[in-house]
Amino acid sequence: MRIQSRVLGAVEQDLKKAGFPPLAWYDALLELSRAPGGEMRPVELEKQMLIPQYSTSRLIDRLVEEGLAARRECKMDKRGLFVEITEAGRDLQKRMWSAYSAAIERHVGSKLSDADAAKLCGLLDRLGCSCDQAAQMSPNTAATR
Amino acid sequence: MRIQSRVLGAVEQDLKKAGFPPLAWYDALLELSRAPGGEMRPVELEKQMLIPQYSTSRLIDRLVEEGLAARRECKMDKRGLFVEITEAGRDLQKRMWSAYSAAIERHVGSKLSDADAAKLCGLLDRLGCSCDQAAQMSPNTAATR
DNA sequence: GACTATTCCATGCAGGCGCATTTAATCAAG
DNA sequence: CTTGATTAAATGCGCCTGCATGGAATAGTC
Repeated sequence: MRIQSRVLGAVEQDLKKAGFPPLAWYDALLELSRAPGGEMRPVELEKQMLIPQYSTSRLIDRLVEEGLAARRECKMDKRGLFVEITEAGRDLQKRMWSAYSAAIERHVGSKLSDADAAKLCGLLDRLGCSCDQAAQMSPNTAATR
Repeated sequence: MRIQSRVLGAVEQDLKKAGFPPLAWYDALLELSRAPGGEMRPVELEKQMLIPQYSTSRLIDRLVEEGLAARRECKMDKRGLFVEITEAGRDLQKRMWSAYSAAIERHVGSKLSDADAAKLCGLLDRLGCSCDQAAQMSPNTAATR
């Protein structure tokens, strides 16, 4: 817990000092930029990022507010919508990656050999294994399933 | 990051379902209960728990509000004060431990042998090593040193 | 076709955090 | 003793989160 908090904090600080928004924005922009057509449903995004539903909704709010993404109507299912990344969004994602990758290298890569990193992954994966799947999702969604 | 979030989330959920307050309260109560006389200065608590200064101040607020701790005057240094754990505080700490230890065993202990746990610790420690010390502290404190 | 259940997304509210600043006491010089 | 710097703790403000709920569209049932 201690180490995770330190490393994540350090990386976020690096990004902030470089004048970039929080990591969550990067994660979302990356997912969107990889999606076919640069657009996806909020539900998809939610599943990819493992964050609760309302959190997705508000993250999209902020991205739209900054002109990094746009909400588009979904004709197949009028409850839903599409989120589409804009050019500005793609651009920011790329620029953030340079700072982000440097931070990762600085705070993680440079401290562990590839073999050690693999060992670490292996050990951590065992912890995640049978963690009941509902627990890390939206409590909302989890409760109703 | 993913695993840490899951495991911590699962443990916190277990505590919450058992009707207990957040983990941070337990950490604070444990520190206090171990301190000589059951009391310590906020600054000490801050260092032990690796959380920022204002966060300590507010955590103490909540503990006091619930009657788990009390603020006592500090005669040597009138800027400061002592936080003293109450009987109710000691009691809660003990009751929480039963739920907390069970959660740890369930989500961590049962999934890793002692040897594996030791390996994991070793690998993680290397990540925390030369992480610049100021970064994980209060930005306030960090900036002025 | 009417009714209920379910899914998708948004939002009001309360609480917590980070940041900056404030207040008050101590320390360090001259 | 006075002045300025430093340290301890608290707090106002804005943002983010979690929880619960709301409204709108769809799917399933008889």
